[in-house]
Amino acid sequence: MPEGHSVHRIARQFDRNFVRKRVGASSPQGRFADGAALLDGRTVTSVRAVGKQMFVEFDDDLWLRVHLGMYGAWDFAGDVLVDATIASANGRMGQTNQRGTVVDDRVMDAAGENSLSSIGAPRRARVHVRMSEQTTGLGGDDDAWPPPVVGQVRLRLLTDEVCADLRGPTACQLQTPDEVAATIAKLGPDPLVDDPAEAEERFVSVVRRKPTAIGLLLMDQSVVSGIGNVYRAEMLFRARQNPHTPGRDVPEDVVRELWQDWVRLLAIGVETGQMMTMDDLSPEQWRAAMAHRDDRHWVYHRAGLPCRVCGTTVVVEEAAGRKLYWCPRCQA
DNA sequence: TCGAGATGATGAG
DNA sequence: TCATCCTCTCGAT
Repeated sequence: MPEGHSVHRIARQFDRNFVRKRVGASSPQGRFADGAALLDGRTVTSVRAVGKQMFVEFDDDLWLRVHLGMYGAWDFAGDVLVDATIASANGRMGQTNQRGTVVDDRVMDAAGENSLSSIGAPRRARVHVRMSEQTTGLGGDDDAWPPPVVGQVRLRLLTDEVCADLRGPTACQLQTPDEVAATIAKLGPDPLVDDPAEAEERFVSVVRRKPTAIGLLLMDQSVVSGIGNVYRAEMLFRARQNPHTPGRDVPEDVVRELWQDWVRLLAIGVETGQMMTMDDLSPEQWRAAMAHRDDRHWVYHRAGLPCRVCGTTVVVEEAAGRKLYWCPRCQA
């Protein structure tokens, strides 16, 4: 279920915890046994995220491509080095290189009871694993290392300190550098990867050529990378744009506005780990939004509820097999 | 205990 | 357009 922001955050986690480390690789579930055997004992040399895909480079030009799809998630456990921006976004930890934990994409109190860190599809922390002495003082004989395997783990990557478990990905495969390049070449621009000005022009020119509805184009990863169903609905509402308008009929300034909004929302998403799409929330509203997933959005997941702006009932319809939420009045 | 549903993508027809 | 794959959570029973 993760959209682009999650994948960039996962890449950061990998960058901090796995790059330049020799890893043990296994496939407890068995479905990636051959691939894991090839990765086992190699050193991670780099990580990059493009849209919803993540590429991990190992020595000898071997790459791992992972796409989480709707259900996939990475669970980090152990003595996890947390990105400073991830930590400070939550306000509980502020130093760089701090070790702590992330649960359901939120930084938990370092002395929290669970040290499972999950980014991707929402997950509840399920197991207790080793925690570092400096964060808990609880390190003892009870802490199993490596952590026990729970559920269907496609791929486990393990260093002396950190364990990353991959579950339910749509894609998990090894690639050559040429294959990685070919995969990336098929993807539309990603604001965090491509040159900003060029990326905007590329997006605008593609959208304004297409007869396809703008609501579908935003979900097309060859048009723009990283947008999923939540951001799609929210961006169209923020632009007061009817999702059914063909791309070529959407005024150029609106198309540019959509791109610039995506740049903003992606940056917020990567920093906070939340798909926060409502501007100017009061501290009280912010807390409510954090507590209740459905309070975070203008229209997403609000079918049958009154539009926050005009009071008209928000509608939901199927568009290319996905649910599309929008306000028929604001987005007329 | 069961089944629906979920922030995706792909391949066949 | 439809079926299929992937895994887990939550609400209904």
